[in-house]
Amino acid sequence: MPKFVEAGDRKRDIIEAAMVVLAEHGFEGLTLRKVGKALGGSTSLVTHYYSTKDELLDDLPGILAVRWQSEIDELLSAADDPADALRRLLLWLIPNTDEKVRAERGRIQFSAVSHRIPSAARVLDRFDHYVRGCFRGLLSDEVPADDMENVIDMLRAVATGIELETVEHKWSSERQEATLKRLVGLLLISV
Amino acid sequence: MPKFVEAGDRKRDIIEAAMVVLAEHGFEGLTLRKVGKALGGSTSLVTHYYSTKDELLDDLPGILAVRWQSEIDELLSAADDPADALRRLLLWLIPNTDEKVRAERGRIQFSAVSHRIPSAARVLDRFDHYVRGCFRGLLSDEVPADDMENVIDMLRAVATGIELETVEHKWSSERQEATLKRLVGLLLISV
DNA sequence: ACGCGAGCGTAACGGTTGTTTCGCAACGCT
DNA sequence: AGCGTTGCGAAACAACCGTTACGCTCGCGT
Repeated sequence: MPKFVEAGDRKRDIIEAAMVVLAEHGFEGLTLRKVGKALGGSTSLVTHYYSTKDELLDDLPGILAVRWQSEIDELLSAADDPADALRRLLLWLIPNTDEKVRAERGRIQFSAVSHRIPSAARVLDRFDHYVRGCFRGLLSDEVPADDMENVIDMLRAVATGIELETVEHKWSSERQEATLKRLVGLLLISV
Repeated sequence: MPKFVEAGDRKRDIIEAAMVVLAEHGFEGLTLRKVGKALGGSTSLVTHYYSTKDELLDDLPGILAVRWQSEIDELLSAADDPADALRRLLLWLIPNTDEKVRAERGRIQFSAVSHRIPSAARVLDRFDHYVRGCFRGLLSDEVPADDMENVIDMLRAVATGIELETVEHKWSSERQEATLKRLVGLLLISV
């Protein structure tokens, strides 16, 4: 292997660049030429590691889900107690910084195509499954088991709603957090 | 004007066909050839009325917003009292039938491109402004004025969250309505 | 020290896009 | 009756897409 480039690392760079292009131009504007240019090169830079575009699109969701998951893992392990962990997780779910808004725009592209691109639906389901698992662990002492899934549904709906409202209508982080805290507060004192 | 075709009606047909194509194929697959074929003709059928594709994309959101708005108007005028109207409005906002899920998929396409297609952002903002106005009217007796916007934020977040969760994870209408009713119940008894 | 293969730019291919051009059929007006 | 305008299909255009082919330049293994 001359000119030492670790294939795994390079692929991650490519996925990173693809996500930037995706968030900016959507799936319709996600072209190999743009991804190559975003990396400061040409299309060959991409095609050398992914022989076809579909192969890249197949890889993208998986790498993304792993990254999100590890971000959450890190965040949860830094928490003092379940209540703190819950607060951190909920705050992570809402796009309260410019960078997270950009990432969220990328995520929405998956929702927009989930009904016709199976791998997009898969990453959304997998990530949702993971988040619900976190909630389940954090709430096991607070919520009776037979009401757990309903409570998680409500938490998911609230967080997801704030996500989309922010992307659509540019809610400020204060507005997001005020809405989140009040709804979650109502929710948790009622169970 | 030979071969009597009312330009306004024909344009509405074209927008209708464009929305079908949009919900099915997303913005990336919204091509003039497909729209023409969906109308049983060729591209010229579209280009004759819209000299450019951008012109069609500019017109699409406006016509759509008017349609949504009139659907809500009709729904509200059929209500007996404010509480009933509020219930109907909230139920209208969640995609609880197959047809509404398809329409919702079309709407998500707008969110996905709202940061780079101004007319898409405009229709979302305009519709949101209208819905918030409805809420404001229906809640004026229940909610103190200085808390009104916060309460509306919460209602919007809940409804929007259920919308997106349904599109992403195929929530059943029972699951939607259970989540909606419980969250809105908590919300309204607290104010 | 030298050859070979990895990394990547350039260029060309067929296909699809938005747009323009042209042509003709169908109707209202005089 | 015939003329002009409107509605729309057919076809051609450059621009762009994914993909492939080719060529250069490195740096490691021997």
